[in-house]
Amino acid sequence: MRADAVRNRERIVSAALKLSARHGDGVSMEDIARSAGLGVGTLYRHFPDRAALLEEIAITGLTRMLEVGRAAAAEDVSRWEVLRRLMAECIDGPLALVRARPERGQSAAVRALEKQINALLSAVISDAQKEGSLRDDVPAAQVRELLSVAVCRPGARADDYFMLVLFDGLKAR
Amino acid sequence: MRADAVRNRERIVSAALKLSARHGDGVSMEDIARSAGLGVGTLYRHFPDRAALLEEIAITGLTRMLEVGRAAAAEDVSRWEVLRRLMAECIDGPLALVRARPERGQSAAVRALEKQINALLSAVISDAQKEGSLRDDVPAAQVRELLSVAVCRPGARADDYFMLVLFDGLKAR
Amino acid sequence: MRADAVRNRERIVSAALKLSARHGDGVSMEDIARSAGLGVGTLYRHFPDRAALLEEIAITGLTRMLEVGRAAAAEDVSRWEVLRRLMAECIDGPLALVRARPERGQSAAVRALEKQINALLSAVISDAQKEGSLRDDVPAAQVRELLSVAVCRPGARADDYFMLVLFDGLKAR
Amino acid sequence: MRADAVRNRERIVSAALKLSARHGDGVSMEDIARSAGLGVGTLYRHFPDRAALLEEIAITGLTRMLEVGRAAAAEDVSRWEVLRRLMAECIDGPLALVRARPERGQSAAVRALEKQINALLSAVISDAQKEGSLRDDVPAAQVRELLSVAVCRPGARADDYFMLVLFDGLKAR
DNA sequence: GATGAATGAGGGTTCATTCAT
DNA sequence: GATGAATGAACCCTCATTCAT
Repeated sequence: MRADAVRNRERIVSAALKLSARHGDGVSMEDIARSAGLGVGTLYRHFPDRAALLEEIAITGLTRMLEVGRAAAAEDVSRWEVLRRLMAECIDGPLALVRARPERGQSAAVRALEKQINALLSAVISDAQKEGSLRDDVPAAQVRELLSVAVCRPGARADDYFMLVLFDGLKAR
Repeated sequence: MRADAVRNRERIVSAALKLSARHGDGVSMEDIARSAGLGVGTLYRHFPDRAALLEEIAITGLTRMLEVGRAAAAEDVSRWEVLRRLMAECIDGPLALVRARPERGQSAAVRALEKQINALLSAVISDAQKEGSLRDDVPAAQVRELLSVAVCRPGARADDYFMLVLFDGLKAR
Repeated sequence: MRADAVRNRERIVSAALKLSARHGDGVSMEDIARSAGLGVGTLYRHFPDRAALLEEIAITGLTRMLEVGRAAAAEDVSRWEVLRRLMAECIDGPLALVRARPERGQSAAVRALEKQINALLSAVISDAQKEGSLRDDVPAAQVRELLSVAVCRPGARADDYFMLVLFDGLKAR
Repeated sequence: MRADAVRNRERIVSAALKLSARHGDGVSMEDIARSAGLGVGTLYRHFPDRAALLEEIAITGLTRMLEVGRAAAAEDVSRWEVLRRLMAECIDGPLALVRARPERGQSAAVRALEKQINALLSAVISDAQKEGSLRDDVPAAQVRELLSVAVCRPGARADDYFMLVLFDGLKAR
């Protein structure tokens, strides 16, 4: 792949991220192209259609999340600590990209990534319950959903009051 | 206003609520009109444009919320209890209507309602902190935001695990 | 249906006929609309998409052809004469509309009409062969194809030299 | 011209012929280039634009037709026979290439070739009428047009029923 | 000279809004 | 006042053509 093509692809993804973060998923291809300093045709050379571009954004963010999550899970600390770091790093990192994206009817690739992320999270959660740090009167799946909300709310930051209150509420008594 | 005009207006709002709840904000004016059993022209006689109709929905929901909130606040129970009831009743009641609606660039009317709701909530929150039931290391404004997230997440229910954990996290130690 | 809507529908069909006759099937919806003195939206109110409009043209022409054909076949003259009249009337009449239209992938309605026309023609042809006026060393299906070419060539007229030579070639010896 | 340039040019023409025969005139430049195993850029080095490439195809076919026609006309047989051979060889040969190609707005080169072909044909036709084999109640120009239709219809073959009937119709009484 | 990435006008289609009936 | 037909700007996408690599 040619150097300029690579650069343009990155510009497109980055413009799409910025605009869809700012104005929602309804951004027009025209606008994305203009914001990337390119013609529409170039967008379509890199992504067969609108859905493919949106998917790319999701995949980029989710892949990065999975890496961050696995790195956190591999550390030699309590599972409670893993959960905190994982949330913190995702919020400030890759999730900034995909936050609040509607998850409907997405591709197999995206669904597969989400499955892996869910599996990882479920493991950490139930281990944390076993070690006695995380309250166990809330099913693991519910904890996952709840963290997902925490992490996806607009303007989320790892050290804001929401996270403070939530983690206090999650501590085992 | 003639009786049939009133009835038509209600039909429109109710159709708009139903459709936008089911299919998101992207519903077409045509569809709303058809679902209300009217022509588009009639719809436009009642609402000058799409934004006005969407605003009406928001106003309907928010007004109802304010009423519910004031009723709860007037009861003779602890402020902690007021907070719980208020959340519960809003979630299962009027908020079902406006949940997750994009809040951008809204009208003065909507902003005024939100201001009143915020004022009410702020009062209840700081009273609850004074009575010693609500933790006071979180600023009232932050508690408000946090409750707002709790209440607006898709699929929220008053008695789900999210609310359980959140209120546990909010209790004063 | 409102009077003006009917008039506009006719304008559209007539503009589409004129333009697609002149410039081939590639005419743009925009051009058709402009030529009809209407906006594109109006086209789409009357015909769900391009294919539907093109189909309408075909159906209009073919239906008319079938009527003409049946009228000719019902007359009390030799089958040879029927064949001549049928060709003549179609060429100067409805076929002027659909001439040279590509017949690929068309709708069930169009295919049904074509089937009926073919059936009618096949009957007349084989009867003409039985009565001894039409040469019978050419299979009926071939005669049909050959008449179809004769009739669809651009600029065809019922009394031109092509028809003269062709019918002389078709006479039984 | 370098050897590889010649080879590339031929590849392009041949790919264009194959694709436009198979999928009609709507083939994209990209597809032609790919089918020729070249980049679009190379295609545009050889032909300034789409029209030039299409013209090349026409010229290739018409030139070949003229050669075939002249060869037939030079043979020492009756002019009737010449006419038959000429048609037969063109149909099964070069005309397969240009059949049904839209003849509008074509270049001087193409028009010149068509003129020469017409002249040749006119001569053969009027000679055949003089020798008494071809009916002479049809003007030469009309015979030419009629043969042109015969020869250009889609799916034409030199020995099909259409040709049989047509030549029977053209015989002098 | 070859390549294929970039361009942007143009085509089909939708839908908020206006206006004749 | 109600209706729904008409409008046209805006959207997604394609493809002939140009130009940097």
